Amino acid sequence: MTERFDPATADTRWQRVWDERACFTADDASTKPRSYVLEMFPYPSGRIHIGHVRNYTMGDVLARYKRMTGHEVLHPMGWDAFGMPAENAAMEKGVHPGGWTRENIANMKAQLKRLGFALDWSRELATCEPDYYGHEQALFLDLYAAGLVYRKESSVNWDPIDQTVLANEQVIDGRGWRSGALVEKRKLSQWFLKITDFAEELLEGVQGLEHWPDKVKLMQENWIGKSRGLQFRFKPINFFDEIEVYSTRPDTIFGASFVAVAAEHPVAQAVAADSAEAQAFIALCKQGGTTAAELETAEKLGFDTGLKVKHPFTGADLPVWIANFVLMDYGTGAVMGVPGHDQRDFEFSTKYGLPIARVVATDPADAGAPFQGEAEAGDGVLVNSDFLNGQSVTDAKAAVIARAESEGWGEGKTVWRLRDWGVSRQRYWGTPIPFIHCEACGVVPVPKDQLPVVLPEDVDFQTPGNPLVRHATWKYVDCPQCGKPAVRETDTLDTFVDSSWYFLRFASQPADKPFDREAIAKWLPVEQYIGGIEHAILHLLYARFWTRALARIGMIDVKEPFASLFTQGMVTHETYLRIDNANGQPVYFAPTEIERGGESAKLKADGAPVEIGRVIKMSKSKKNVVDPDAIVATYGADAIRWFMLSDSPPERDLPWSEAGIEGCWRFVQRLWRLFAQFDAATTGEDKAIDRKRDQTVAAVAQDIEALSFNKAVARIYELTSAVEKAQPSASRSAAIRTILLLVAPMMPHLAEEAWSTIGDDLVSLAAWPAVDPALLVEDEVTIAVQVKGKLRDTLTVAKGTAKEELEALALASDKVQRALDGAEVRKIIVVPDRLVNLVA
RNA sequence: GCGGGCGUGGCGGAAUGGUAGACGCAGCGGACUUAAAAUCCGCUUGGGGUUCCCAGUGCGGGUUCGAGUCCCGCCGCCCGCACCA
Repeated sequence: MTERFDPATADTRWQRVWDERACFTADDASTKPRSYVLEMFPYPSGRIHIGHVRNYTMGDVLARYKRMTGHEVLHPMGWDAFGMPAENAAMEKGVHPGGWTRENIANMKAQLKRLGFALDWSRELATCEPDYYGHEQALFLDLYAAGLVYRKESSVNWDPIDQTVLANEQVIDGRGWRSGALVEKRKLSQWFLKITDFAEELLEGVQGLEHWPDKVKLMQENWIGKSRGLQFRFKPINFFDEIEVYSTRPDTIFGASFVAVAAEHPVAQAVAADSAEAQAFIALCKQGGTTAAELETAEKLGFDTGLKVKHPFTGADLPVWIANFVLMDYGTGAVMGVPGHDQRDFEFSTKYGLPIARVVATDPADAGAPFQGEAEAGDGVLVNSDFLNGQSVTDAKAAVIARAESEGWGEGKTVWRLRDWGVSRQRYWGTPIPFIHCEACGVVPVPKDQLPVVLPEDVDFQTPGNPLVRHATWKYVDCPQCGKPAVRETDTLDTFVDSSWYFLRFASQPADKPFDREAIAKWLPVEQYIGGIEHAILHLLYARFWTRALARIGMIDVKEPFASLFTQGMVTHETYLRIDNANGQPVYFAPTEIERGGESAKLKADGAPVEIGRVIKMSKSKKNVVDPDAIVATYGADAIRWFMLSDSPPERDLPWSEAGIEGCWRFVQRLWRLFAQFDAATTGEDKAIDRKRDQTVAAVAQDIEALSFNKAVARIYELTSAVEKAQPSASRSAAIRTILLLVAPMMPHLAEEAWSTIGDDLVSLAAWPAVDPALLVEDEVTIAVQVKGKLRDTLTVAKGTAKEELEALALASDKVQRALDGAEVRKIIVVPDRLVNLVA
């Protein structure tokens, strides 16, 4: 073996061998236990970033480990290739979105190959190709046939200058990102998927996701948001229509001091018909964007219509307001305002001088207690509420619902926060929605034999808006039903649709249908899915929905796509900056422009110091990005892979550092030197090393299966140090060989290179080392001896030493006697093999 | 605003309610070397009267023989909020 490991030659050599021997191609016909390991596929932005490297390294270690433990592994890769950045590139650089995307894919694929990932490239797919999105169109038509697709009006962000629809991220401080115009809400007829039909199923299904993080399950449950409440009608006093409201807190009905309706509500519209002021207020509500965060942080505004309704119990007059915080989409578009126990209502009432009453108190004696500047939404006992007084919130809810139902003015109702999924996008670079609009026949699905509806290539991006709409020929077709001239739908599908079934297409890729049912039965569900926490709700919920929808219409037999989910943290980096003297703004520098000392940093260009800023998520604007390619070129793939796994727990953020990658590089070389010391001919036994080796193998296996790579890494460091210090023996050589196998999933190139002199064939195809269970058990344990809960001494005893003996040994300790200082021992707590606690 | 999460040495972190700081990074000291790099050895939470003692896991309370871990209330940071992916 050479003196140093040289990744520049070894990396490519082994990558070629793996390719040529198709080591990582999944065999559909295999009889081995199967394991489908999947990382969220990337958007082809042009370059792999460190976050991708982290994501794919984790999946790769698991995939390689699974292969070593006898599994047939499916570990595929593809491209989430539709989306806005391609259109932005087209507008900025004049390139075609398709050309730009495909070039990016080629570059990023080469980058992934340089990292040595054990991927089955034979199943590669890109969602922007007709052989993918054509099948998606077919599935969309199937869902349509099953009644799960419909059209309705819905609000979008409208840029009145560019005359175009804006994505939420294109709205900055209420203005269009390019034009700077104040954004308005505008109604458009759009396509929707009936995800709400699955609300109950999706909610119940969460319970069965045993291997999902609790936090993600909780977020999904809250997002679906099942709530039981009262839907009821307020009788009008000085007008004719009843107002139907929905409340999740009917218990607080005696605290109602007003009724508020959404700007789009029929009552609001009726009032506006002969009130210019009301019209102006409704127009005001149309200003601004459509996001929930924007709506909820906006100042609470209202308009008193002058209408009054009658309180169902007290008979009191309640004023009817139009309010900007009431949503037409949720419940009935009208609410009863209970300022004492709802924060929005509280702010609203404070602003407009409406009464604020207390109807819930922690203690009945506090019925007259004032509010401390905010609403009290918590639990308690009903007060000032007639027949409800003294009841708990839960009981009072039931009581009010029962009364309303028996008196016939309302009924208990389950309402979901989850809304149907709007999939229409007024954009070019996405899957065309396969429908045709005919004046005579209405909305007509494109016949399946005419799929795919292919995106035209000859489009221009000189003007804002969707180029499909202004394309000279593309949208003009004959109606499939009546044959008369008609037009194609020009909306394309949300890219979340593309990512809602790609994991099914990986199992098999027939040309004539989206997937093969048997292949899905074999491979799905994905055994381990890995991706960012930012996808905790939307992508994962949509993928779950899509899978259930396909199961419901009888196309597949699996209901939940991902058996285990892991959400990894971001990769962060220090920032380097100077404050610009002229305008006081920070000027950022890239890590490559910096020379980093122990606690300081200076700019290479002028040698003067720069400030080391906060460690934050890598972003172009802060220039704190590092290029994986440059790291691979300097240190090789294994060092960067090792860095991704070391130190930080995978679910937390990982701070990148030059020093850290240097340390990984040194460890690569340290292992190389250790592997060179392997000698099959050595003899002699070293029990301590044998034990340490087997304990490490067992622990590392456990850690990898739990994706606790940082712990596995620490174990490997410990074993390495122990083996380095040990005298030559057969045990030591066996341990060296074991270390090689343990690091093989993490540093596959180094492992292959060393294995080529130590082992047979390829280490990528080798078996995980076996352990002797007898060696895993320690025969001696260290016991903590505490006095009043404070550590005073430790005892080393045989494992399983009896309670009485431990007590005696503890009392015999000088240190314990000194700590007791003559005090009488009142109680002794003994945890066998753990500790003795003397309570004085 | 709403929902979710996180907070432990100079830094990343470890710790089934049971010896806080494993392991790594940085730093300091030493060995080797003409010298440097590489490598190896040692030290490294703070304070003190340094074989020992005290304090200590964001802040304030609580439960427990015992709390980094469980409960309540704060503070700070991060993620998501339905057209970014």
